[in-house]
Amino acid sequence: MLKTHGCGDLRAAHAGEKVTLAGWVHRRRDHGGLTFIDLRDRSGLAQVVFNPATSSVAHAVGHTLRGEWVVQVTGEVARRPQGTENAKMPTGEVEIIAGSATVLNESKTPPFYVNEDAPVDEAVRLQYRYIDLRKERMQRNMILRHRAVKFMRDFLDARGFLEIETPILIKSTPEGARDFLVPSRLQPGSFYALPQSPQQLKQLLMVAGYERYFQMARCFRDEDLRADRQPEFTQMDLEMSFVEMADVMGLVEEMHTELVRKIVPEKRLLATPFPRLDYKDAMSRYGSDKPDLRFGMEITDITGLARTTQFQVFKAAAQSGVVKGIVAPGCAGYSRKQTDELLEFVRGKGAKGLVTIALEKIAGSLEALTQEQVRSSAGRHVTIDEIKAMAGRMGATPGDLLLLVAGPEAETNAALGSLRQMMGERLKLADPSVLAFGWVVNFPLLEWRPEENRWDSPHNPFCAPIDQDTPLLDMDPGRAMAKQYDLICNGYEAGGGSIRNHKRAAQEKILALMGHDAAAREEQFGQLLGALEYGAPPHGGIATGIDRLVMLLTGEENIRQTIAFPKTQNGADLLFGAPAPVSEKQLQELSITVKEQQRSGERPAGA
RNA sequence: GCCCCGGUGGUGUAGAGGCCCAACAUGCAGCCCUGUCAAGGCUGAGAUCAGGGGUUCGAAUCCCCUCCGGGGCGCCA
Repeated sequence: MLKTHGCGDLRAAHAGEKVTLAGWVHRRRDHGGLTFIDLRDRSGLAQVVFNPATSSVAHAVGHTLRGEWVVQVTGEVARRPQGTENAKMPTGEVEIIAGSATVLNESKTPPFYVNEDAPVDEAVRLQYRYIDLRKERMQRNMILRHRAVKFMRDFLDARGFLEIETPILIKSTPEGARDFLVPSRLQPGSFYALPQSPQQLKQLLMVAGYERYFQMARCFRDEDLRADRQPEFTQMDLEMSFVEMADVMGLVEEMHTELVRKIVPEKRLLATPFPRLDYKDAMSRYGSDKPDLRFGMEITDITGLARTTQFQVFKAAAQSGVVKGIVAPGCAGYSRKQTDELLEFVRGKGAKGLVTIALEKIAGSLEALTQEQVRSSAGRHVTIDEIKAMAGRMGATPGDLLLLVAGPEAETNAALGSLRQMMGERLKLADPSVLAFGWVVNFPLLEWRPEENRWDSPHNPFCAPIDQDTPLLDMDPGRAMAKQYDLICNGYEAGGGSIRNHKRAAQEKILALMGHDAAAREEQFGQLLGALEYGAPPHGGIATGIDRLVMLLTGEENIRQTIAFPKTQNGADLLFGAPAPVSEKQLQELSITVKEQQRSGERPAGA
């Protein structure tokens, strides 16, 4: 080893020891005579002192050092002179008196600062990811990610789970996301697909009798990216035999509770056991199937009150849809510009419009408000008494701003849900130090797709209906509830799972409702259906998103901050330059011809 | 496919039709400096203002197109 200690590990107790450190020059403070270097390695920072009186040779080397150069330093650990200790550094009580120093490698001036957490253009960061990853914040995220994953592995291992790998080259399946395809050389014209998740494989492992499986599974979905979505991502995927919903949920809840307490003790869990919401309630009260439970600001239905107003927008919506709203506490003073921004926001989320009613801050209660003390974007079409009734129903007080949306129920819920989340964060109602885990349950097993004239599964087609709803599949499939559970946290879907159909007939019935005829069922799901005929045990499981979980644990706003080598919104890897054209020879071996004008980087003629 | 925001020395910003062959901070280079820790002081180099086209006597600035990065809609069983 070229070093005896980690820079960040040195303490007063090491004083007097001769140590050898190796790392990167984080900062230099060259006084001409005395020269200080903050030396950095993964463990942290240590101050190295080059004193010409101690070693003129080492001092000469120290003088030449520049940022990000790689150096090896040997010297004695010493307590810093009285009054020069640095309380801000973990190693601030000591310093290394350099006896010798060797430059292991020089560095060009880096394209951005490693030693400060300043914003840098994302493209530059990704192009030089190996430098970006040197930053303290990124290293902290990667280390925390490792610890979280390690915790999960140990947790599951202690409970009898086996980590079993499943193939990355599998078969393309219909349904769901777009597959990434890999052409077969040995079978020209045929393709593998990368797994969207190991769903069917883990069910086959249950049929195979492994009883408790898990995997830190790479998953691939060729869909557009978002702040919390990458085309390749990692799931903690598990499956168990002979379990019911409560068994899987209890295990996962215990895992996350202990994980938070051990890995991020500075964070507070909102509630344990995790609160449970019905899907229907989540949608109507929070406008989301993954509500942020850190704050209230619930959505109130005022359709009944809106119906009797003279405001046409409300009257019309009350006929065919709903009128609902949220209360933005203390926001009555919002300017026209600010309310216009909110209008634009909800329009972007699918609402037709937004009615704002500002209740002026007065000494008295709601009842004391006069017509002059309310400002409504609906003008005087809604009377002061009607406004008071609405405000009362919504739990508003003078000084608050009512935000109302009218329209079809689903769109209205969705728009208000997004508005609630945005306002909750803007008004600092969502405490960043809190992790509000919860479960959403009682999902419908199937939902009707009128445009395709068939049923579809909101989650995955392998989910079983709850026992007493099984007969409904023959009578009224839309009313059947699923043995499905989604783990939510702070407005994100942290994971989802279900108890599966373990009998072929039950699974086929659902696939049939979803519009797959016998031939299609065999072609697309034959491997699983066949397995269910050979003693498949009752089983169920869950998968949780590791990238997102780490994002929540670290308080980051996107998952690129939790992935060592992420892709851009265009799906590009700026470091390697992927995707990229390949050689004609490679294409030939794969029996692939690329349409000339569609090669990336080239424009169609005439454009 | 669509909507929104952005692209100016290495990095982060300023700039709003002539004051700009572009300013500030930091970084970089050189010199001075023995207790600093965002060290300090002095000097200096560094930008075809993302690319292309247009409007104008005149464009970093206005318009159009393209590319790139970000946020979102659709999409994501």
